[in-house]
Amino acid sequence: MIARSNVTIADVAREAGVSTQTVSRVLNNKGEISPETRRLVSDVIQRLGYRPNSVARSLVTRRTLSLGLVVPDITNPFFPEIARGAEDTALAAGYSVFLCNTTEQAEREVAVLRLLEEKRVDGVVVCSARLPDDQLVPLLRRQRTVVLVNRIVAGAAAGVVRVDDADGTRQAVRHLLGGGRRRLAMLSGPPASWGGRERVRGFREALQAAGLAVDPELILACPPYLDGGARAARRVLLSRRAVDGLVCYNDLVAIGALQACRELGARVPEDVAVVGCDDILLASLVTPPLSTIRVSKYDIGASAVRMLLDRIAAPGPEAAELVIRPTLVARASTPEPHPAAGAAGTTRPAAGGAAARPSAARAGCEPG
Amino acid sequence: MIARSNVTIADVAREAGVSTQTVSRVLNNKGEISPETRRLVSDVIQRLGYRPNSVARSLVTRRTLSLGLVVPDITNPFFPEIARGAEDTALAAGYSVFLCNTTEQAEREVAVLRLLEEKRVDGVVVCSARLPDDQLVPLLRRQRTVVLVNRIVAGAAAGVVRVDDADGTRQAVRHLLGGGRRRLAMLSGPPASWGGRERVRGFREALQAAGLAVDPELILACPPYLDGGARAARRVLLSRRAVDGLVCYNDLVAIGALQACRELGARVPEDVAVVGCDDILLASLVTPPLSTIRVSKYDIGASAVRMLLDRIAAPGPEAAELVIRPTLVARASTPEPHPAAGAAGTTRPAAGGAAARPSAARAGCEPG
DNA sequence: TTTATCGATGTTAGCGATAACGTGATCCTT
DNA sequence: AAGGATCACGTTATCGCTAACATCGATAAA
Repeated sequence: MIARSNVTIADVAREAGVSTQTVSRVLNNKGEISPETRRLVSDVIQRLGYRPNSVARSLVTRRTLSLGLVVPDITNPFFPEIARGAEDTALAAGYSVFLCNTTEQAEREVAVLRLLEEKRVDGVVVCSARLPDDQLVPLLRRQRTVVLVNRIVAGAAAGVVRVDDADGTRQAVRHLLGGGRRRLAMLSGPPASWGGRERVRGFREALQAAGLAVDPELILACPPYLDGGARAARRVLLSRRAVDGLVCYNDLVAIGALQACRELGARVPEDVAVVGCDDILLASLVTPPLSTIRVSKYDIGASAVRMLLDRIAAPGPEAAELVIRPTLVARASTPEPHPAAGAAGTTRPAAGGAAARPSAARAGCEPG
Repeated sequence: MIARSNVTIADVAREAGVSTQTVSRVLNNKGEISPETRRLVSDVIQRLGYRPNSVARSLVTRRTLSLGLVVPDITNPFFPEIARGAEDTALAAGYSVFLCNTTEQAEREVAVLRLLEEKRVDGVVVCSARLPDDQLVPLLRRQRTVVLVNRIVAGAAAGVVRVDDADGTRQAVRHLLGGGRRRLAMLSGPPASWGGRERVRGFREALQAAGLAVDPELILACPPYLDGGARAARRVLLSRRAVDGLVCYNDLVAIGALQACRELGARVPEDVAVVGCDDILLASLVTPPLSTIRVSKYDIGASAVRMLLDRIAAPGPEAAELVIRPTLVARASTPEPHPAAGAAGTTRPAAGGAAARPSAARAGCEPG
């Protein structure tokens, strides 16, 4: 017969005939305790079904062993793996993670950061913050520790884990140019996205490096979902401008674009080549399989939390930046590059790449 | 210049020249306060940048305004929408949500439930618990409030939100039989999954109702991922038994099966029809688009939290069960049913069904 | 023996909030 | 005008735990 949960440390102490302090010491393996006492106390704890109240503990230790993870939208396939990497790493260190969706709304981004502050979490990982700097920085300053994912702000004293999106997009553009494409458009995602702006920068730079003009009308913002991509792609395809390649903010947008192409009778990749970004599971499974910029999302989450824990442990250096370099994965939605134009670093996997994590759903073989 | 966060209610009280109790009353809009005092205190709070410490508050109120959400694996596309529905509902009521992945490991399921207990969350939503009853029940009894998703246990005093999986599978089987199939196999997912067992039950019942024999060799357990589905499907297809229809534990398994079929040269749906379950985004986008049993995952999460909050507010009735009835969505992976055999309730959408939620990534039009 | 050392425990004082009750004013009642 | 509401606060006592210091017997060093 297991007792209910209202047991306190005082009950245990009374029952064991020792002070609460002694019980506390057994609990936390702190200080010197005689083996007999330890066993005695442990037995009583077991018998009463005592579980320490971490609320009370947090009040005095000033540490909650909780973290916040702020994402725009967990239903966006980019984020679940990040969350998983974050939670695995946190749990291994004894931390729990609050998951907060901002749903791409500034107001809710503010709300959850405030909530996490009141909850006194030991640190926060903020992914793809959409708030402008002047609103974001004050909120971040109030947090105990912060790691930003795919966002840089000045003066926030935050760690940063970011994907080199500009580089990724440059790779994509070079790949398309290498395949003979000359009229590229970009579906650039939410204007408030820092990563989106980086990708636009990479897009521009790569075009200019190749001596090509950048047509601002061919850079279209869109919501980071299927619909957004489909809509934006339709606009591009229906405009007078002939376009033979689409570089997309993420894979969802790219797959939306794929749908728009099919709708409008544009063959992929013959008429229009399409490149996505992130390499979500979906990318390898659609028809045609989507070329994309791959990055290990699990690692992003895991590294971010690891950095956060480091900063919690040693609030020393203000700066810390981890840059993750993405790689292009060429699939059927883009043409083979001309043998001459060597697209360095490009992989064309026989079967989906090996996942970093054991139980991960593998991309598997690509249905063609 | 905004102050740092170490401001306590006592600081505010001192600065405003009132008691901490008065400040507390302003904070919580409780009791009678004169307008002047309220404004005075509010100003000081503003000026000092005071945020109440919810750890201290929780200690005395015995409520943390936190919930736990336990899922097998957030990277499984079935769960992000549930999490989103749960978080939206929780946040609207002022609650935060701890996300916990059990990674299909009993040991970790135990660990996170213990952690949540120590954190003194006000309630827990447990999705697809894999622990056997005798281990699960004691852990649940220790939680303040529990809602189980897709799992039933005796004597746990928990609310239940569940999908009528048996019915869903019956629909799937009837649909396949209506399409003229006679040799059906089932890839039934993890043996520890309650939903999986329900689906097997539905499978058996529907076959028996049609006067067909159930071949136990054609019911294969498998991990709930692409790989698992592919592997199990290969086993079935390579066995001597001729099979013309596959009913799958979930869409990932079904898509894995699709890959196996392609590999082995079995045409879908001509040679083998395939039905998935859950209607994840992926399902409508693969080739051929996957017929599946649809259920609103967002609603599952939202309802579960709503039920949890109800039970927290009124710990009255021991029992509460919400059954969500799924519907078959027929796509190209299954043959049209014969006009005679009316498969009631079946939808064959022109374009993906309307999502319940505004910003949701729509299934969109089916390429094919 | 005396004293210092140390190991094993107990005592006291909060952590930052709210619950519950107490206390003067003020304002009606009758 | 005395008694009783009502209002607008203030006081006190926890909530369950741990930090920091105090204690106390036993062993080792002088």
